[in-house]
Amino acid sequence: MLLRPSRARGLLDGIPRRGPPAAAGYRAACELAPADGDALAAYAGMLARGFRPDAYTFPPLLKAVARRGGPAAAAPGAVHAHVVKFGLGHGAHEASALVAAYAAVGDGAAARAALLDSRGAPVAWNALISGHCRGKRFGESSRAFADMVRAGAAPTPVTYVSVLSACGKGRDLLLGVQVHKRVVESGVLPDLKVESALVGMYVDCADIDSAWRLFEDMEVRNVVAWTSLVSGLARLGQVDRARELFDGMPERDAVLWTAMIDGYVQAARFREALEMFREMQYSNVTADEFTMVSVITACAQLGALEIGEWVMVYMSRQGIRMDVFVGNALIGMYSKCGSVERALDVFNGMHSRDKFTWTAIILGLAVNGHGEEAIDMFHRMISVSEAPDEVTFIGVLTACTHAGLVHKGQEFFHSMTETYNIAPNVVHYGCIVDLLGRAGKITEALETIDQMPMTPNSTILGTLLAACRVHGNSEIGESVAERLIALDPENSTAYILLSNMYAKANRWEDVRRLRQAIMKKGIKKEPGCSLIEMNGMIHEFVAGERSHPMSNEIYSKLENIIADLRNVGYFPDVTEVFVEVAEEEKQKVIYWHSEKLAIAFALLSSEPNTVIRIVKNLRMCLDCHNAIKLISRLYGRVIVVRDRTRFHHFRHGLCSCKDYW
DNA sequence: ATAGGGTTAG
Repeated sequence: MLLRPSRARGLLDGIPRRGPPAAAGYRAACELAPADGDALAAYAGMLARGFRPDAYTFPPLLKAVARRGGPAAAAPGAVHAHVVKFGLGHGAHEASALVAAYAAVGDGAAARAALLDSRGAPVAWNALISGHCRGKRFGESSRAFADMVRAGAAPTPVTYVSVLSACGKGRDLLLGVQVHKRVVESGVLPDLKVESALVGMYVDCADIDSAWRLFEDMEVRNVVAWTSLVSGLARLGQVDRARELFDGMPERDAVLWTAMIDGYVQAARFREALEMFREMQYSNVTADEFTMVSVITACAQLGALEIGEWVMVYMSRQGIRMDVFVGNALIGMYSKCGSVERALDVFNGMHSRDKFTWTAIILGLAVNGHGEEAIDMFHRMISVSEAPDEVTFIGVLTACTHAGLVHKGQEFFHSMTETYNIAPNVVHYGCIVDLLGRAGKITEALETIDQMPMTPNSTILGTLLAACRVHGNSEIGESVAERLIALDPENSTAYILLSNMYAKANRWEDVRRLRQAIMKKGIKKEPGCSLIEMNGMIHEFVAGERSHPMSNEIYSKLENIIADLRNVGYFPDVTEVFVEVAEEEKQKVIYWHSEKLAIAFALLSSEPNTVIRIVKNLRMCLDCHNAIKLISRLYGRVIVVRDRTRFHHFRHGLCSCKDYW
C-alpha cells in the first residue's frame, strides 16, 4: 500500500488558482463549466466545510485527477492517501478508480498494487487495461489483458471492449485479430458493445474491409459502430463515402456528428465542416467539447475569427467546458488568426496546461513575430517541469528565426539531443536552414542540408531556395533549384522561386527561357486563393476570377485603390509574374492577385479601423507585399495576411516580416 | 468503477 501523507498535503496546498482576469467570452465558458482542476477545489471546499467523503466522492475525483496528466501525475497518490484516511480503501469502486488513475498517469506499479487490494476483481482488471490505454501505453494494456487471463479472472464484455480499443489505438492488427478469435471462442457474442469495439479496432488498424464485413454481419447496429465506420472512412480519405453513410443513419448523436465534422476537417474541407456544425444545431443535437475542438480547428484553418468568437458564446450558452483540449485548440485558432493577445488570454485563463498548451502558445507567439516572448514561454515551460517534445522545438526554433537569434537557435538545436534527448527531424533541420538563410548565411545553410543525416525533402530545399532569392545568391540558388526540380518535377514553387531569383538579378533572358520551359512542360502554378471572413461568412477569392457576387464593385474599388497608391509613389512590380504575357497584361495579373481582391472587398464591406485578416494558400508576391504595406498606411488599417509559411502583420506601412519571407 | 469521437508542425 502506498501512503504518502506529504502528497496528501500537497493536494490541499496545490489546488490550482484561477488565472488573471480574462476576456469575457471564454471566462464565461470557464465559469459556467468548471475544468478538471476544479474537482480538486470542490473536494477541498467540501473538507473545509466539515463534510466527510463517502463512497461516491473519490471515483469522479480520481477520474478528474488522472485526466490532467503532466506534472500533476503525482496526484492519484495524494487522493489515494485520502481514500485510506477515510477508510474507503476496500470498496471495489475505489479500487477500480485508483487502478485506472494510476495506470493512466503511467504508474504501473501503483496500479498493480491497487489491483491486489481489490483481490483481482474483474472490474479492476478492466480498469488496468483501460487506464493504460488512456495513458497511451497500449502494450501495457494488452499485457494486463494477458495477465488477467493467466490469473484466471473472468473477462467481461468491457474487458474485450477495452483491450480491443488498445489494439486499435496501438495499431496492432495482429494482436487485434488474436483477441477477435478469443472473443469468438468466449461466447460473449452477440454483444452490441463488443461488436462495435471490433469494428472500431479494424477501423483503427486501417482494415476497413474487415470492419465493413463485421458491420454488415451485425444483427443490431448501434451508433458506436456507425460512428467508427464514419470516422474510419473519413480518416482513410473517403469523406464522401462517410457522408453517404452518415446521411443514411437512423439516429445521430453528438459523437457521430463530431466524427463527421472532424472527417471534413481531416480532409481539409473546413467550410463543409462548419456547414455540418450548423446542420447539427438545426437537428437539435447538443455539441460537446469534442465537437468544439473540431469546429475550432476548422475556424483556425479558415482564419474565421468571428465564427470562432461566436463559438465561444455558443460554448458558454450550452455549458460546454473549456477543458485542456478546447483551450489548446483555441490558442491555435487565435494564433492562426493572427491574434496573439487573445491566444495569450486563453493561455492565461487555463486552469491546467499540458505540453500541447505550451507548444501551441510558443508556436503562436513565434509565428506572429514575437520571438523573444516565445523563448520566454519555453523557459517558463521548463520551469514548471513540462517536458518539451519535437514539436515544441519547432516553435522554439521558429521563434529564433523570427527574432533573428541565429546563435541562440543553434544552441537550442544542440540542446535537443544533449539535454532533452530528442532527435532532430527534417523539419528541425529546415528551421536551422531558415534561421541561417534569413541571416544571409547561405553557404552554412547549404552545408546544414548536405550534412544532415536524412535525405533532403522538397520543403527544406524550397526553404534554402527562398533564402537564395531574398539574398540574391543565384549561384547556390540555381543548383538548389535543380536539385528541387529533380526531386519533384511537378513542383511549381521551384520554378517560381528560380524565376523570381533571375528577375531579381536582372537576368531577363534566363527568366524568359525558364518560362518557356515551364510552358512546354505544362507545369501549372496552383491558383492563388485568399479567404476572408465577413459577418460570419467566408468569402473566397481566386486570382483574376469574378465569381464573387460583388465582383464588379470589387474590381472598380481595386482600380481606385491602385490609383491612390500610384499617387503616393507605388509602381507595380511585375518581376515575379510567372506567366509569359505582354507587359500591360502583367500589370493586370498583378492587380488581380487574390489578396488584393480580398482587401478591396474588405475595404468595401468592413467597419473603418477594424483589422483585416486574410488567409492565403500560397506565398505572397513581392508586389502584393509592397502594395499592402502602402494600403495599411494610406487607409490606416491593420492588415494581417497568413500565407503558406508565415504571418504578415501590416501596420503603418511596415510589415512584421521585415520584408523577409 | 471499467466502454465510441479530440489538442501542437510541414
